[in-house]
Amino acid sequence: MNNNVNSLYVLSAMNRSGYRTTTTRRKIIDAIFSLGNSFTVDDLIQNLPDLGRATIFRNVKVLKDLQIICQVFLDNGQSVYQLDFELNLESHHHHLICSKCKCIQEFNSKELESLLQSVSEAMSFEINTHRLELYGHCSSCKASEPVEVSVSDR
Amino acid sequence: MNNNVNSLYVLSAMNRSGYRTTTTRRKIIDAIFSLGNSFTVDDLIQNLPDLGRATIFRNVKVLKDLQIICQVFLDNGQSVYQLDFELNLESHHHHLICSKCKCIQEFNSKELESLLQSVSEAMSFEINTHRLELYGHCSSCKASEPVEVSVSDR
DNA sequence: ATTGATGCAAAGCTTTTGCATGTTG
DNA sequence: CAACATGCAAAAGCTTTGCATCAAT
Repeated sequence: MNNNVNSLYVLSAMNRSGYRTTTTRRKIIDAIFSLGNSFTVDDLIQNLPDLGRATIFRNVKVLKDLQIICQVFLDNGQSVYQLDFELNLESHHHHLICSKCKCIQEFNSKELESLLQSVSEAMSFEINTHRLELYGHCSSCKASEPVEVSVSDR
Repeated sequence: MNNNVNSLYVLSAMNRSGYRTTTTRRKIIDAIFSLGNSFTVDDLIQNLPDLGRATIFRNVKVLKDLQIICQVFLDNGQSVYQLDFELNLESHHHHLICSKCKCIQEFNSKELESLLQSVSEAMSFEINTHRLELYGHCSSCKASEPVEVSVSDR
């Protein structure tokens, strides 16, 4: 893996935006890369026990502001973050979120965008942004699907 | 307005699911109708100062479980609730959320659903559910739009 | 009467803030 | 050395829980 290179890239991007390059930031960014596809702030806190929580929160906020990571909301409202510059440096996109392994795939679709545009025009609504999240099972989890068991709660 | 009738309808739906009909519930449901299009738990707390917060949280949860209200996530991750049975007793739908007046319109589209289906098939992803939220300005807020001012923060 | 519902206060979580100290440029 | 970053602890929100009391069936 060339996560080292990636970390350096992120650090320099932050630097260009006026943020200093610190060991702590390096550790946080390394951790984000090592966590792979998606992560929560708590993942970072767990993986970086020697850093203060406040620092982690502050840096996650910076990374989000710089659009280096993006925030994705899970089905239950919980939010996870994801590196936003691997697949798309500039482009708008959506997420396919696996409810089982929590992996996140991205996609975008011109068709979709124009469809949304026409829907909103029909309702004379002016879209600024939108968020679309698909929840389900990714290909590998789908393959290892056990027999369905239904549990009623309450 | 026939919100009275609506409240009674909700109460009886709850009753059918085994929840007792209480004055407190009646007050909460009335408040939801009077708040109109969408509301937060805090709106309810503000509007019902004589009820305990815990009770309000518990009942919102019940209403959500019974799918009488649905939870919508705003741009910033904050969640608001909305009556889910006015426009659609059964049908899946999406939201157009006005960032200015916070009103929420609903829509659905067969085209959209089939488009999503084909996207996910292309990525061999199995969709269970999805959430789509459009943020922008509704027709009335769009009309009263002031001249644009850009403010940089940070 | 029995079981569910409520209110209060306390506890839990997650995130933010103030401030003294350490580091970077 | 000036400005920024960090760590700690405290504070701030928001939501849940335990428990005694109250109300509905």
